[in-house]
Amino acid sequence: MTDAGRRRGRPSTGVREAVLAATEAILGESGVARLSTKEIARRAGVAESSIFYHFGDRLGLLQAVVALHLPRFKDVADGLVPGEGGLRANLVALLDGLVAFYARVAPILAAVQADAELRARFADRGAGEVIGPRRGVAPIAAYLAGERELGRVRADLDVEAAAMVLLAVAHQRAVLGRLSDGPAPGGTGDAVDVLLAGLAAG
Amino acid sequence: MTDAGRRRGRPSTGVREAVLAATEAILGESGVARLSTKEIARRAGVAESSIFYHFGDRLGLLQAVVALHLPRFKDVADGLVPGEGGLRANLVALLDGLVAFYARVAPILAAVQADAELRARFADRGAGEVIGPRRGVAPIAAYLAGERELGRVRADLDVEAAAMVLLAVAHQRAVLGRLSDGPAPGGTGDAVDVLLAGLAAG
DNA sequence: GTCTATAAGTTGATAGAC
DNA sequence: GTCTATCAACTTATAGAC
Repeated sequence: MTDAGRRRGRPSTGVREAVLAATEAILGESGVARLSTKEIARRAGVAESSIFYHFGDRLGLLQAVVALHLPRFKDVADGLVPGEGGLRANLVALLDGLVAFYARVAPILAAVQADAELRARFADRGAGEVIGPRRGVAPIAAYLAGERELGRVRADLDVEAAAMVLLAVAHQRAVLGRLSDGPAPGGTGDAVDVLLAGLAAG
Repeated sequence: MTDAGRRRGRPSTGVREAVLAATEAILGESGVARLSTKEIARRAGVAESSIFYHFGDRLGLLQAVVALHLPRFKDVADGLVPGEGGLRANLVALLDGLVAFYARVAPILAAVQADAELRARFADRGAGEVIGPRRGVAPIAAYLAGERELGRVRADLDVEAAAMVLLAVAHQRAVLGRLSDGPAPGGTGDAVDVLLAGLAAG
């Protein structure tokens, strides 16, 4: 991006993008288990060899797909302003947004879990970032800290731990929805109510 | 099992068991992505064709592995007696046990997510059972209901929803541990503290 | 950058001897 | 029940024309 949005070298003809889109689509429908470069090429309407030209090898392609989704994580808490709106309504909206996000990312997350080679390539720079810590926790914890300062959340709350729990519930609901082809039992509201009031007796 | 623990037909020579164990081992180390009947046979020290004799096809084998793990789910809340021990200590122990359980089951769960054919075979009889509802929720909800009757848990708690949250946290921690080769950030205690006290201000 | 053609290896699965 | 031998189809990846 040195020159007004212009890339270096020859202009792309969209093959790279088509391959990425096709890979993601297959990943969502069928998973990594039977994912082949042949099927990707067929679906993207390109030559199989183009995949290797752009991504080096099969793993490079998968790596590119994962990398494509990492940055999107930071947007999950967007539009949440401490003090604005009801706390419960905010949390329900947040959780619904997180579930939708995880529904898109779950296939990729499953791919990383199910492919040791892919997992190995993401060993150092965290692959775990996609599911929880760092990237996902920070913005949610920041929102909760804001609510804590306003006194709408208990003063001694561990906001990072609370954010982790929210992410856990969202991920669970997304995976369940994928496995059983329908929303998970109970609503997001039920989970939020448990989280708000806690388990312990008054 | 009609005759004093004796099975019908010829006695097994352990090939079936060896194949199942090898499959599970590979699944844990490498995932479904590159799982082949050839490698399974090599690792189990049997002929590849024996796999097809016992399980019909590759999918039948995977199905058998999944089925092997479903029943184990009911033991997760064993040894938990409402009123005995501290509530917090009980929940921490439960959560630790759940994490350990999910750590074993996670590779299989990932396999179901990552293999559309396998997912399809478990569409009707719930595959989602492994991660949350029905099997997993019931015993935990029962324990919480017991504590609720004793007044150690708030009277209006939705015990099913609370059990789901506990399973979600356990699953998250297991997956994170797998992805980053180490325990997830924060302890199980932190999560339990959030769950006990809740988010809302006094 | 994208294609066609092709190579070498691996895949799931079957047949048939013991 | 378990093995060896074998197969056609598919796998990832490369070479070279355009």
